[in-house]
Amino acid sequence: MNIATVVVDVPAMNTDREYDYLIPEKWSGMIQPGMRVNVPFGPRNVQGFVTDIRDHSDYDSLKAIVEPMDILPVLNQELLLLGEWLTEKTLCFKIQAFQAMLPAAMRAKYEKVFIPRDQQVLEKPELKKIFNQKGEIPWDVGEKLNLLTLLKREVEAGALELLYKVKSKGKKRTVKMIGTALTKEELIQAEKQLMGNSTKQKRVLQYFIDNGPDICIKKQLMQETDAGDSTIKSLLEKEYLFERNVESYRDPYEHHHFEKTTSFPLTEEQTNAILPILDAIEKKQHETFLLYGVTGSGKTEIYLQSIQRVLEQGKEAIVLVPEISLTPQMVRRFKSRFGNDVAALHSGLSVGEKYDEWRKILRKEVKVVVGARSAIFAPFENIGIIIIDEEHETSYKQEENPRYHARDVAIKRGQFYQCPVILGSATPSLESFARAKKQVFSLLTLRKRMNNQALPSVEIVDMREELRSGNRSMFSTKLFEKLQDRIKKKEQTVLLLNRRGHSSFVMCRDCGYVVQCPNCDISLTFHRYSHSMKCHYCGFESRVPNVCPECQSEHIRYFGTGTQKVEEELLKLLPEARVIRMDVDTTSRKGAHEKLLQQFGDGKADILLGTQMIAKGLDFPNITLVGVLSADTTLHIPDFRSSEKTFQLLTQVSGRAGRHELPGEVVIQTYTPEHYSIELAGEQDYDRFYQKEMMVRKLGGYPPFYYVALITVSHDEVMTAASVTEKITKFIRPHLSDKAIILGPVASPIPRINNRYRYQCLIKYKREPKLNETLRKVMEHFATSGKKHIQVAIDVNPYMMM
DNA sequence: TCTTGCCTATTC
DNA sequence: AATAGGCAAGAC
Repeated sequence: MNIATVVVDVPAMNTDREYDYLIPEKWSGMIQPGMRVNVPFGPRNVQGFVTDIRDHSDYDSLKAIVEPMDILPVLNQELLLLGEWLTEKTLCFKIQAFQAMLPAAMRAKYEKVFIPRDQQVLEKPELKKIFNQKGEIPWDVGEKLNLLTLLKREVEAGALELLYKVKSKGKKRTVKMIGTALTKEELIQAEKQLMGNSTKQKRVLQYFIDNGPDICIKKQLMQETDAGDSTIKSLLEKEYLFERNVESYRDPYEHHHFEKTTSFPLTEEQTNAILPILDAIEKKQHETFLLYGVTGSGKTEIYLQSIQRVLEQGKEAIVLVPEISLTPQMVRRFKSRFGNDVAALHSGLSVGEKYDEWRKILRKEVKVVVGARSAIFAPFENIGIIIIDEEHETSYKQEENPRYHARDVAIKRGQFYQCPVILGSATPSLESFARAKKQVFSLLTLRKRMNNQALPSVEIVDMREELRSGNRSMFSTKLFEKLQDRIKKKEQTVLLLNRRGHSSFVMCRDCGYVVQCPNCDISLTFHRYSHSMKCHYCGFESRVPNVCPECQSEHIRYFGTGTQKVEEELLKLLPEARVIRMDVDTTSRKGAHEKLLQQFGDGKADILLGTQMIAKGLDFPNITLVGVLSADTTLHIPDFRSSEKTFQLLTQVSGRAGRHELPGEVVIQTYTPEHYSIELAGEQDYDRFYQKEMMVRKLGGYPPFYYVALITVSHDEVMTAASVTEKITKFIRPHLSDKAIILGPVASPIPRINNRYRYQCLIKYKREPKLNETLRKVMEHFATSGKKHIQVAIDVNPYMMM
């Protein structure tokens, strides 16, 4: 058993397999599957994952592992298996699947440096200046100074050596602790022996005499005894005290205080819903539940009490929340109920903080994880429940490799641990609801709000009418009147600016010219903050032109309604209103999001104005009005899910109003009031929306009636991109049944990104056992062989059709 | 004859 | 992904 199979950190088609390595004597028995190792690969060293330990290899000139990068496995047996499954299902590389399961801090960093072979090189005049303090020359320094040929020659001459370093980015933070090994009596003795003028040292020793020999944090000790660094140092030298580095965690919730809460009594509906879940927990049975409950129906309390039961069994729980930094209220609820048993993993944390939270999970110091998408890979080994809140959210689908959906991973893990999976939503995805109707999932329904408060009344305002009657502002008469009314009554309003897919662009008023990105076929987005235009796909940036490049007109300016513009108009029309604006600009700073919400919750503003990010999770008693400024912007993006997304967004945001004693009202402004997704969102009628949308999907041949796989090919030249896509289409056809529909090749909705032309091919199918195998072959064939620079991206069950 | 660029195979 | 080796076209 001295051979390890290793998946190396080289994401490419031809290296997507296991390589065998010898385990050096000194680490035999210590190296285990799931550990990261540093291995030689070709001429360099890379990071790799040990997948298995064997006693024999078919390959006879094995290299040895350089060193292990972990003391204990970072992936357990189940996660290794899960990685294999991910690789197969999402058609990614093995290494990508493993990387996705770990925090970013654990991705290896590579460094190349030239080191001297002998001391004489250090004196060479042409090199002398560029050696750094460590006596090394980093590769990129050599590159910058154009000295690579010279340096390489020195390597060949044997004067220098090129060293490949593999570094783990994750740094554990430590604190210095001070303690004493002496007994109380010995300490008193020691104190007497000190010189009379060493008052500070005496005080420190006195501290230990008073508080016992306990170890304490150096910083605190210094503060409490008013001692300096040198005082402690001399005591250490006299060996009265000892110093030790102890690993510490960065605690993102350090300054928060969580009021302990206990279970609330459940309503009858909630009790009916929780019983089947508790039953599955009790029976240790896997079952997927779809918890369909209107906004404010108390889904969270069901989650909390289910988790409670799981914890009583000594098991662990994973809770997924969409982009958790957006719902600090949610984390607070879990921390309040389960205290220090909770780890939170979300995008608001720094890389280091995420790493710390993750290590708490690995060491079983917590029992509950609340996190965004990637938290589904939490390295627990005894999972008792997995909960996905707002299961319809598209952020659960990863848009890079591995292109997984957290829902699928959750069910896979739930099967492994024989535990229930709960998908909660007020507006379930059509896929999930259809599965519930077919009894693949068990449907649990909450129709009433917790306090029996009625759902808010919704009014839809036709903005075309407003325009006809001469109102050219962005607020309809109705919305404006209600806004004034709320301010008078000191109640709060939430205003949603729906602007996904409709960001501000720069257009000439005279000739209609819109400024496009030179590298991509998409218009540039206007950024007021820097007064520049940016491309969201390739990063291109340029100044706003003063005259139109087409017709030289000076009437060129930005269009599209941004939150700033709405804010300006609000302040003009309602100068007494206090407005909090939430968008990318105001929430980019760490913790800004939470702070703004806190301010709003404390009643420091009358109006909360924002984009999509305010639609979820807000729960403030004083909100009695919700206004949607333009409901239909999401409707016009080329995506078969656009109606569903519009309906969900409108329903979610409407649910923010009147959650407590005060009744709520909602005003939805739109240019297409007759569209069913807007009309039915107005009636808060999910069931009718479901039926209507299912008809549309059936006619169009879209999910949940068909599965979809999307192949996107890109290349520098249009012709190559088109012809390769054509070839792929022809290649796939004979491998699939007659029932599969292959659409394409067609140009992608964004035909060019970063000067690469994009063509795509869409496969619709119901049951194709050989599909994944065929798609693998496509990758092997077309992504590598000969034709360079061809990129083939395959997305099974895509959420972004662009 | 010696460089350069480009393609291909290889990496345990 | 990164490299070495092979080959052919250009530089002197």
